[in-house]
Amino acid sequence: MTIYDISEKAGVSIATVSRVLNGSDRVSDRTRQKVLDIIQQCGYTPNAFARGLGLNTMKTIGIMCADSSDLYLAKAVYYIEQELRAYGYDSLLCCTGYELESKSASMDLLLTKKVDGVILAGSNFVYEREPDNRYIAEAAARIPVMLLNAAFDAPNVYSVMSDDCKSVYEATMQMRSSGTEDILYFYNADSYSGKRKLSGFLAAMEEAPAASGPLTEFYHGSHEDIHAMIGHLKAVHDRGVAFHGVIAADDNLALAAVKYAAEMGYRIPQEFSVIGYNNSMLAICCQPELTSIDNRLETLCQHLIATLLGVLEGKEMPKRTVFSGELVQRGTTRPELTRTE
Amino acid sequence: MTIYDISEKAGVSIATVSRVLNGSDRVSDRTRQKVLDIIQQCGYTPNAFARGLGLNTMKTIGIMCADSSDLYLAKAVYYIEQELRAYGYDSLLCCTGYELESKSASMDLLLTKKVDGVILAGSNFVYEREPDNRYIAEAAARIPVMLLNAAFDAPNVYSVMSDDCKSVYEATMQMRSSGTEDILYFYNADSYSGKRKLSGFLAAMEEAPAASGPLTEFYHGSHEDIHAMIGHLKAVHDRGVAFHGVIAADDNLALAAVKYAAEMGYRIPQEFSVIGYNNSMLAICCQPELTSIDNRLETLCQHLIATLLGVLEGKEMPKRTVFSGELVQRGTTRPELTRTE
DNA sequence: GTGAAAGCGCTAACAG
DNA sequence: CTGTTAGCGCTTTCAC
Repeated sequence: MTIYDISEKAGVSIATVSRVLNGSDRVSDRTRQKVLDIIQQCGYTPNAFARGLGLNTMKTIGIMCADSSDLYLAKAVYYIEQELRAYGYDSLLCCTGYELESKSASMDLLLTKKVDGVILAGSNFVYEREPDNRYIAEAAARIPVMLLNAAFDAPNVYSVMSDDCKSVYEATMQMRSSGTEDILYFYNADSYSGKRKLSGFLAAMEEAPAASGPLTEFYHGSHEDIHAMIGHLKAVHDRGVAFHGVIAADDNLALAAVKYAAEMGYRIPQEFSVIGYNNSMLAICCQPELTSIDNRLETLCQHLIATLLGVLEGKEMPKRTVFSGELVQRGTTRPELTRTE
Repeated sequence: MTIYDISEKAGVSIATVSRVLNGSDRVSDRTRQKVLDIIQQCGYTPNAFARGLGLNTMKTIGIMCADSSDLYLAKAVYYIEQELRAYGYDSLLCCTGYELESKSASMDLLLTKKVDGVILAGSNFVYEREPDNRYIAEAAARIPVMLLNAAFDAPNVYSVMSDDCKSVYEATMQMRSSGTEDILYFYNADSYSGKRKLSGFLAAMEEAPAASGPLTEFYHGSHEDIHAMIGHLKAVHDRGVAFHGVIAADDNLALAAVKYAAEMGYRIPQEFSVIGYNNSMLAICCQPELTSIDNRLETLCQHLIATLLGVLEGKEMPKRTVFSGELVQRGTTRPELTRTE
């Protein structure tokens, strides 16, 4: 069933059918209705490939993420997909893994498929070494590239993110002012946002610095291996490092810290405090429930799509947008001490 | 940059360029190399839309799932995407929500986009009332439809699933033989697989039935609202129903049961047992760690894709494949009592 | 308001 | 081995 069949049955030319299909107003109501009826009764749908070939777009956006089964990225993908669909765009999902090589290859694939734009969900796509980001700049030479929770300055690249640095800074300050000074920063990524979070922690620890320097630990195992994370913290403890608070770069790490504290016999939050990041479902699954930083993922995603659509329409859009996070207080932190001087 | 430009620069016809592009062996090595060089140096990529129009396929599979941010579905989507990509297929993701209306609409959308096949991830796509499944049968009239964890018998519809009934039956039997008889089955979906799980529970409770009938509770709130689930269990308790074991239809519900038990002051597993379903990350996040049924999602997904690819190649494939689940023992259940008669 | 016709870029049958 | 050519189904000028 093609546009020709319809035009024939309706006794009009294919141009007219095309016009009603595309809602042109240069068609008489009578003709339009006739064509519409035929289309309806034949159950005809235009061939998307032919349309794509002519218009040079199939209204499809590529979504790249390292691992869509990651709790946080899964949420991001979901919000992005929903938002895109609301505006008539489809989502081509591409789970790239964490290696540069495969990210670059995935990008090429998406370009080959002629998506209208590409979204890199997660800060792991931006590297420290400039040449490692070339795949982004090159893609941006052809289609707009949107970065979620990362920043990279290049033409046609747009970044939307949460102010991770400030969020962690504030979280750290609050933990300190609740009486915990020996805080361990526990993280697992030195990505763009990973670095920002760390710097927030360090900045907070430098205000009236304690005798010993700030404590930081990098965990480099699987994102889901809670046992390995607990083991890591135990090893730190066994090394003789004392800490009674953990600020974690994500809720998984934080949950591991809570389990670690429980195993060590600390009472939470009286003797041990924990703050996570992402305010994911894990925060509520945790026992006691986790205090966590909410980075307003849904808002970020909505804004990201709005920006992308603007760019696609040829509008001038902000290259970088930053939202503030919010500390959601739950059971793993104490209230701040009110100072009496 | 088109195939014409390349053919011109290489001094050959477009047919020849097309041949080297598609790896035909009816090209002399010299010509092939020359063309390849030009292609390389021009950075030419074939236009996927034109290709799609000619071949009537863009090697794309639609993945429908109610909510890709759901822990379990996210994993499924991930495995499916990885597997598809390995075979050169792209994934068009479509989060449909849980209403029939929108599922049907999403299906139409994917058909319009001319995907080569569609995968329905999750048992919620198959309804009890036959007419509600018409959207599946109609889609299957045009492209193969794959069901993950559901079954529906119609031409060109293929089902791959876990034997939920047996898994729950065995889990229930094991909990009973560990000494807990007042078991509550806690579930939140009366989908195909939901029903199968329930029937497994009921079957197990009918073997040497207890005085009071089997306990079942349907929770109809959000998948992520642990508090509401706990509240539900408390309400059951307050109603005067006594239960010291919970078998849950997913790990979220099970985790809520563990929290409920903790709040009620039961010692786990001595006085209260819990078994979850999916063996998701939550099982390890839980305190104590959750005994859970693993339904081998990765295996299911691999098999699903293998079947789909077979169908696309025109091979005869099994309409229904069933795998066995496995009970993963952790901290919320006691070992079975060894019987001494 | 409507129709004719020229692409869009590629594949594949056919001819040489 | 290589070239010619006819589609694939739709959009969009340009006439009328």
